[in-house]
Amino acid sequence: MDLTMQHIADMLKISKSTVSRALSGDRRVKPETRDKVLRLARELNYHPNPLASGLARRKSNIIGVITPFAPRSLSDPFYLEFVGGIGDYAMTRGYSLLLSPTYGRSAGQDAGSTHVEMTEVHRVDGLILTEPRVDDERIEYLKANGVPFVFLGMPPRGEDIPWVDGDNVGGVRLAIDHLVSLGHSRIAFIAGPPDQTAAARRLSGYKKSLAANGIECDERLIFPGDFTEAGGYEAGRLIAGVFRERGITAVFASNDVTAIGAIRALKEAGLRVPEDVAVVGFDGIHLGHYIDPPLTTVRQPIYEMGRAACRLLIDMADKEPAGEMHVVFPLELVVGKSCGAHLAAQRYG
Amino acid sequence: MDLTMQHIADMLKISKSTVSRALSGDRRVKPETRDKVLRLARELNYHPNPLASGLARRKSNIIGVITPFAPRSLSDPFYLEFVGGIGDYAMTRGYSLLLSPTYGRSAGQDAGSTHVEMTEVHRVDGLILTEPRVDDERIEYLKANGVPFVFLGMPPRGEDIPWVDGDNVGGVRLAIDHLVSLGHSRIAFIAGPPDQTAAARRLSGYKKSLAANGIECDERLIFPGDFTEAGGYEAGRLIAGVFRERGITAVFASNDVTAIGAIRALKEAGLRVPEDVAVVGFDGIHLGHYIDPPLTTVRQPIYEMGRAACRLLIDMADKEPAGEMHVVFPLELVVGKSCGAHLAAQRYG
DNA sequence: CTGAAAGCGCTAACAC
DNA sequence: GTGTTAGCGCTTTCAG
Repeated sequence: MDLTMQHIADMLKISKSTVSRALSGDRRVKPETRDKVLRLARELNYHPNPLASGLARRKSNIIGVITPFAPRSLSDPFYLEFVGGIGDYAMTRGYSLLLSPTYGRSAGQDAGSTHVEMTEVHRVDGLILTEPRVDDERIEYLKANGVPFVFLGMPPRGEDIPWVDGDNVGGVRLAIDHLVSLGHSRIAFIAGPPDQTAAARRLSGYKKSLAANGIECDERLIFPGDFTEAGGYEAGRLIAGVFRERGITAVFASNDVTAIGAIRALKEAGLRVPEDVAVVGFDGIHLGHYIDPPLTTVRQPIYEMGRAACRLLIDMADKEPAGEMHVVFPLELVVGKSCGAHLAAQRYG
Repeated sequence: MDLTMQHIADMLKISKSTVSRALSGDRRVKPETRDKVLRLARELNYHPNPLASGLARRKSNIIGVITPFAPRSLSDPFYLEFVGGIGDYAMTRGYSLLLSPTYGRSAGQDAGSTHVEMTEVHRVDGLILTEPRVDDERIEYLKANGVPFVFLGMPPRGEDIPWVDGDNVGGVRLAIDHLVSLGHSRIAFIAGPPDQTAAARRLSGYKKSLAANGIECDERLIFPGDFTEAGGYEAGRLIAGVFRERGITAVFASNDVTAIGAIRALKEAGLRVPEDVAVVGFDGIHLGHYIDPPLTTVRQPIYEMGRAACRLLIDMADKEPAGEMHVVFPLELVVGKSCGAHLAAQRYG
């Protein structure tokens, strides 16, 4: 544990600097000496002290990840998978992860300031942020302080801001087209929090998809939600209440946990899913497979999105030649049973 | 960002050392100067550089958390909640978290050596380990290297090893007693991986509970599992196959994801849960509420266990007066619908 | 109670 | 190519 670079240098009768260079892959060192150093280091199982190196280079090799506070937090499986992707990739580039606290603070208290704490006290080399808000003040702060950052989700006016995102509009289109192809035209929509760009974009995808299918949008079929199970349950109850009156035959929920809550409410109200009402979600979390009926949803490649966000960020932090600043992932319809496609197949098959 | 201790010292016309002492709460500094320093630091929003401080103190203020590789990994909601508890507590004591990669490596490759990497390259100040194995070689290594560590789950010969755990035997007892009180006596058991101590202990709890209820243990009612949903599904199929022949009326699964898999298989085989067969799980993960029927289970206070493990570890790392080395959490039966208690209540109520 | 000085282990000019 | 020399920003003896 207290083997230092100096020891390696002494044993090889060369200077510390050369060892440092060899270890960091500096092109200037003679291949011969480089090999000697590498061999000895490996033999002695030597690893440079990241604190010392960080201090000298003004770099912590830590990246911060800010997930939402309550109500939606790390307990949404979506973020779990996302963070997994980030962490795995970070590790391969020699970075480690600092996560924001999850349950510890409540929504109001101190929220908003996590990014400040991470940059000022923990000195992270970069930040991955989620849920860009319509007027996200964090962007100003980070830009002003020169902290590299990447968003999960395209922020408003996001041209000069790096982000990764799923193709929300296209994804919703897949879902709506599918429902239409099953004969539905009275499709309710459960929205997400209106100040979140992903929610806004899914709503706009809904409207566009209806239009593309020649269906008129009935605003009374749009119900509020907040991306949580509880919110979905609430919306489900509302929908159950006006189900007949408004002629609803299908529900599209803006994310999977919302869909799960809605299904629970619909079933409690005595409606059968999918026989009486079809339901489709969005995200493709694992949990969707286990519920009854298994959820039909639009799958986002969440793990890959985490990797991509992390790659973008580390490229910026390491000042690698910048590639594209934005990555859009194509989405995919996953047909379970909640949409009733299997019933239709039976009938026609 | 490049405000240093020296600046504070200069502004106050005192020495760097005094500032350092004041900030770290050294008793020797005069309350007056201490207040001056604290006030100025707060006003300037100064935070000591953790890298520099770590370098000088030979301390990273990072703790490592090692969760299992595939098949059971961070995607088990159990670990998510556990890590949340650790992280939140760590933050309050000024530590941050380094997580082990989740999907990146497969089970065999490089497994086992994460603890080495974390101590030798990342220089963590301590480690939280999960799933102690019956002959856990990691213990030797960590002891030999003087790295503080805490286990989630009581390791074999765990007297001198710090750990936190749920009361596995007592927890299983709650479940079995409950099933017996509902009239069951032919209760199948789906085990966990035999080399994991938690699995072993739950099995022994099963046997003891049967004995305590005067029921003879039929080894043919014990089915293998591996703490995963897939393993539970497999076991569920086996059980469905011999259901009548062996007179099974209830199933106890060694954890919740196993129970969820088993329920899926039982339903597919045309059995009704809980009417034909009651099912009880173990852990109390959130997911259990959402499945159909909602799972009856033994709840472990997972988040609290994470906090406790972290507290133990940081006390060791900071050389605080050692309190108890072992924390056992009482467990609690959560009655959902998968055990059929609501049906019994209806009948008798 | 406070200050001076010597590191902690590594990196990065700057020489040669 | 390699060595020398200063630091990076903080902690911690050791004096006083």
